[in-house]
Amino acid sequence: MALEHAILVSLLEKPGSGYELARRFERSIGYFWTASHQQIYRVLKRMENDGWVDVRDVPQQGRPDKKEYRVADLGRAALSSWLHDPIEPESVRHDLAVKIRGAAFDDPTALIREVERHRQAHRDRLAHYLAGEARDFTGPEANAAGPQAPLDAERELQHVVLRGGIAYERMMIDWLDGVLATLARFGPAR
Amino acid sequence: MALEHAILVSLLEKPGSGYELARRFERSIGYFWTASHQQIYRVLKRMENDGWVDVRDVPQQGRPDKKEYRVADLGRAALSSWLHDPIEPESVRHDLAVKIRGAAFDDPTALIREVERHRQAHRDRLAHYLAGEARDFTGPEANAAGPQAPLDAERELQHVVLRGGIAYERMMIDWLDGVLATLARFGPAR
DNA sequence: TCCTCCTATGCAACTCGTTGCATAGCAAGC
DNA sequence: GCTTGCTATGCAACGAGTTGCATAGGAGGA
Repeated sequence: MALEHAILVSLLEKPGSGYELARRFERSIGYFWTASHQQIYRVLKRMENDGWVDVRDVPQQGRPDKKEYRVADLGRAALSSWLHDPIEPESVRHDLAVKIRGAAFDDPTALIREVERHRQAHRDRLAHYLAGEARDFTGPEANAAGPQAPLDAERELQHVVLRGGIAYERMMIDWLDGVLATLARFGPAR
Repeated sequence: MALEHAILVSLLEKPGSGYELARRFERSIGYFWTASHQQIYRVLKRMENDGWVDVRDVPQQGRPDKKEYRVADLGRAALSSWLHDPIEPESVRHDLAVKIRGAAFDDPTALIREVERHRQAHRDRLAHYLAGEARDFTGPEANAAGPQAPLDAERELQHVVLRGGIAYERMMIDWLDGVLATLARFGPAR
């Protein structure tokens, strides 16, 4: 289980409310770990009970009050211990691959639209990642501090993770191109 | 939910027992969908109750009897209906990426061994995939039927899915190389 | 003979994740 | 005045997945 740890990392990068966390999980953190707001609230409550995070009520004007969470010492220790614990390479769950193999027992060409849809989703995500990279890491403003600026571990590590996302999306787009080429070959034959 | 559908695909490719399915899920099917034997037995029972699969007791000598499952008409229909249902691009759960971003708040160099371990696991899996590809798809025996052989949808689709696995492992190895290069830069500084 | 390993099937308890629903304040537009 | 939409929090029920344990026959080695 790692949702707790993903939340700890996100709160260390910047304290925030459950709602804000839920939106981050639709964006940056969500690129490699997804979670719904219901799940986040439930886990936050448990983390609060365990003393991993501290809460502070923040009154707001023009919108409902919020509870701002920040990582407590116990939470930092829990994260550190998890970081030093080896984990198994993650298990894969790839619906689309099941569908592709299953298409052999149905009409393969019926999958073409579905695969195209997925390819477009990966293209969109790739464009989104590349825009984020240009904005935060390789753009003119991102380098304002100059090449002599000290290494910032947090930024460097965020960037290398983002590059992983970019490589993943590119790989998927290429692969789905190959899948479409294969599916197309079955079309005329039927 | 797709475990049921992954089982249907596997049983269509070849009927078998729960035990055999569990071993397939450690091999070919398991490359893109994992499941434990407990889960497989439970789901098989439900699929049997729903009439998706038929069972046949097969006495064996020198080992315990087994129950051989094969897909029934209802199961084939269920698979077909699922294939025509659009699914959302799958949500990602990538522990290692969480760890890498979390390392900014701990000792980044402590992650080096962990990342190396994962890289090795991906190298192993890549070697395994490539061996399987040579054996089943690009080796001399695989082409025994000659280039004029009719297109076999099942084989072609299995191959394109395997190529996806190969591309994924190559991408991961390259990315982890990049992660290690980044982590190494923090070493001497501390 | 005992121990371990492999085939083969399964239950029970628990945690994790999803889906559906509920509440409540405020803003903006029709 | 009404509806829609955004912020903000949460419960309840269910389904999916993991972990631990149990059973049982036979093979092979110490």
